Amino acid sequence: MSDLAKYPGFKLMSYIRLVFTLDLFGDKKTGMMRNTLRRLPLYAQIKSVLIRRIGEGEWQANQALPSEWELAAQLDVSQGTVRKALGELVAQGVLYRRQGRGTFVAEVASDWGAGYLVTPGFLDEKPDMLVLELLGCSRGNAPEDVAQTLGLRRGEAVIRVRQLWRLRGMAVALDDAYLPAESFDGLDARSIRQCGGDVYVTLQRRFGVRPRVAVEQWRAVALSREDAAMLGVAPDQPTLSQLRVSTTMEGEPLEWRQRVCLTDALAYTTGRQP
Amino acid sequence: MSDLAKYPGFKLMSYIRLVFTLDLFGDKKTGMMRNTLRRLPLYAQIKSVLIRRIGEGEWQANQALPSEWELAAQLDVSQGTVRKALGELVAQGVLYRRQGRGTFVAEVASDWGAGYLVTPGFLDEKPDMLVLELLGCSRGNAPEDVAQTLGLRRGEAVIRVRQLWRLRGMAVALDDAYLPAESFDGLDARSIRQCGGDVYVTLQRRFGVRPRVAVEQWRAVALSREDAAMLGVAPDQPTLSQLRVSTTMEGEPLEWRQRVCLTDALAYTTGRQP
DNA sequence: CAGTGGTCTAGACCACTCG
DNA sequence: GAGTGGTCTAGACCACTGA
Repeated sequence: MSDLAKYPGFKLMSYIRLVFTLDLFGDKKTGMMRNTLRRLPLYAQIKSVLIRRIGEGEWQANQALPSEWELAAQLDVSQGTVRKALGELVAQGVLYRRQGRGTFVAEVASDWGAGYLVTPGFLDEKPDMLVLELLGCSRGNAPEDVAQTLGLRRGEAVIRVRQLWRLRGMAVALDDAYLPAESFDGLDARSIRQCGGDVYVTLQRRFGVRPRVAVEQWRAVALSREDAAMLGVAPDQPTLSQLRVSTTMEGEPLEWRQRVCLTDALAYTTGRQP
Repeated sequence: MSDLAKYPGFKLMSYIRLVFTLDLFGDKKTGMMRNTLRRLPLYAQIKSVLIRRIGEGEWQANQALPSEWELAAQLDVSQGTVRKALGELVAQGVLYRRQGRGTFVAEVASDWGAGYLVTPGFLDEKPDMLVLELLGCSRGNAPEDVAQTLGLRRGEAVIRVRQLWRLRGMAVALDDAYLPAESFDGLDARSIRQCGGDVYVTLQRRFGVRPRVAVEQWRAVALSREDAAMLGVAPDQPTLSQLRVSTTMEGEPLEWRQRVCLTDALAYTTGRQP
């Protein structure tokens, strides 16, 4: 127990325990909370600590975390409490577990997000790989609706990213994403390109942030002339339009993203992963 | 303990315990499974029993289940195991819990499913109520793709339900649903109309089945002439098309449903419930 | 105040994986 | 065989609800 300090994250944890558990709020051994002020349950505190340590790069994607018992000893809680925290992180897609092997950090989701493109009406089809192409990354001022959604002042600086998705060589979707410039200073075309053109991967690697899709809106629209030209189709073609807002794991707005997707020969499928 | 038999579902449970736990597979007290044949974990068996008892109408919507300790005594397992089963049923939307009050049966989802219709770009808008109108219910033969998805033989008997959704009086969506006729013998226009025109509510009340959305496919299409006439719009209008397949809680295909939804002034929103 | 769900602990044993 | 996650039990105490 005396070598706790050698573990990264110990300081944070001991701070939390000191302030929120031992001194002010109660005695973890019995679960007592002597104060009427709320504190986060232990397992929720552990979730935060693990998310932070993952963000700091302590464990890379597909690397194993310490075992439940090891973590319990590090954090000075019972194995059952660690288990509950890990279980919620698995449910959130941050971790995955393999019986007999260990608990691993999940790959960060790509910009594509959940869902896949298959032939309409076919539900068990294995989807083809999407290829991502970064069209551009620029700084600008937040449009009205973007600013409101991201909680920015009107016209505040944002980073705008444009991307094109190809399936078997054909352009199938066009993305237009906005992020608050203040929070992501080094986010530019070069850094995104180093991460395969993928913003979410870049956010994870460079800023330790794991985006999380909060809301999606679906509409059928007629393509704008520019978008139609970019996708190489007639401008009157009915097109699937998706608006997505992503947040941090803690729920702060992170990204506003508009996608148009050609669905004359494809269907955007959500739910069961094949 | 001796009055276990007065509880509905006892027979099933004792059968399960007899066959799967005590005699063949091990000793629940220690969690041992002496046989290499798999058995379901206790908490999963309890989930099945509870789903069945809910389906049989033992507890109606918004009624409280017995307490965790009461259920544990009934089923002869520990409170923690009951808790795990209840927790998963909450996650699946079958139950909800209120601290200090109890565990309650959730309302069965309506045919509309998840998601709501709001003004495009507005994410926190309170959605207006949708009004459902049953257009018709008829028997017929399964179209090729429906039969394949529902696991029926080609041309096997199906029940077809047509519904119209209105928002502030305006027709906004049109549904076309197919269910296997063999499984739902009394399902007709009259019985559906008794349940407000809602198929899922009817399935719950009359057949004890709680549908569960398994997959959704999204496309933008041009409306067919008939659908356009039904919705009162021009036939070339871009329209959101949704294909949905629902299953039972156990995963057997239940329903194939095609929906067209007008999204020129509305957006189909999924994710965060307001 | 009694009853309910929510959290936390401790200990046991199982099934699975890998060297 | 050692180490991992998965299941199950038992017991304690908390926060919340409603009579």
